[in-house]
Amino acid sequence: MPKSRTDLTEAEWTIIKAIWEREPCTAPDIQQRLRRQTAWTYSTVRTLMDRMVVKGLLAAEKVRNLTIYRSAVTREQAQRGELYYALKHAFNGALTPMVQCLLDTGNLSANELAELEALIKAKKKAARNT
Amino acid sequence: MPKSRTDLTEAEWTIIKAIWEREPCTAPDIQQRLRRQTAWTYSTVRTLMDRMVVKGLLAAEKVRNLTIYRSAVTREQAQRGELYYALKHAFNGALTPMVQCLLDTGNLSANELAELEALIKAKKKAARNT
DNA sequence: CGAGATTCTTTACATGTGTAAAGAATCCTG
DNA sequence: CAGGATTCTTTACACATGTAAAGAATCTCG
Repeated sequence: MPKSRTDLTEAEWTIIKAIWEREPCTAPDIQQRLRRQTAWTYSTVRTLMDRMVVKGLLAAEKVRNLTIYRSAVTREQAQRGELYYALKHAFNGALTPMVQCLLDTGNLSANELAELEALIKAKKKAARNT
Repeated sequence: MPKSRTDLTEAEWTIIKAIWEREPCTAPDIQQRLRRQTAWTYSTVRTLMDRMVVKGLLAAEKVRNLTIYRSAVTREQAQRGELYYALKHAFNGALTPMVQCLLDTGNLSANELAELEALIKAKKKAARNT
């Protein structure tokens, strides 16, 4: 069960994705890794990360003069949060229209469609055994 | 094809949904309609709406001392925007995992599942005739 | 026409978000 | 130990967002 309203800004997504890739880590560390993508300075990255700690998105721990960070929400939680947001606001909580929009939007390959079909089949089976 | 990055904040969603329900309309009008939901004052509603005009989310037209508003993006465009945001940030653009998360998240009824299946079937057929 | 009602305009302020400079602290290595 | 390298802390600033008060303009009805 998801617990909390996990809502990330664009910058926060960038940061936390880098962290998920390899954690724990430090701020200079993340700054390095994002250098290409974002050109953010250390200060920027650090500020973002500290704010994310306050929000409970990251956890920080101090070791000597190093601050070690790790994620405090899983990718799944964050994804769910984003999805809920869209679901709630854009679709008034209605799942089917949301999936419909998704289907209309993306250019799905036959493969992907098959995959989705399989997902639904699986879900149906799971539901039956409840 | 969708045109622009249409991204609405929470307050903006509230406003535009009210507008879609009945437009064109005025700011006092919307304020009235939202009174129950939000308790926003006229000033608040008006400010929000004017900012939305600047962003191109609404269109305003002046008639005497009345300002008439109407939506400048369709519900579909806005929905797509929201979905893209989630898709891009939370799922790195990968549709299938997104749908998967959706399925895991919502408590879909058998009916809804069937509906989704039908959607996909339709989509497959459409794809075939392309 | 005049006065209450309606609507608009201007201005404001707190908090959030993106971005970062400057200087302080600490570390490591010769 | 000293000095360059690394990391941290403090402070800042512009723009976005949520929220609204106060006063000006306009309208409408008796």
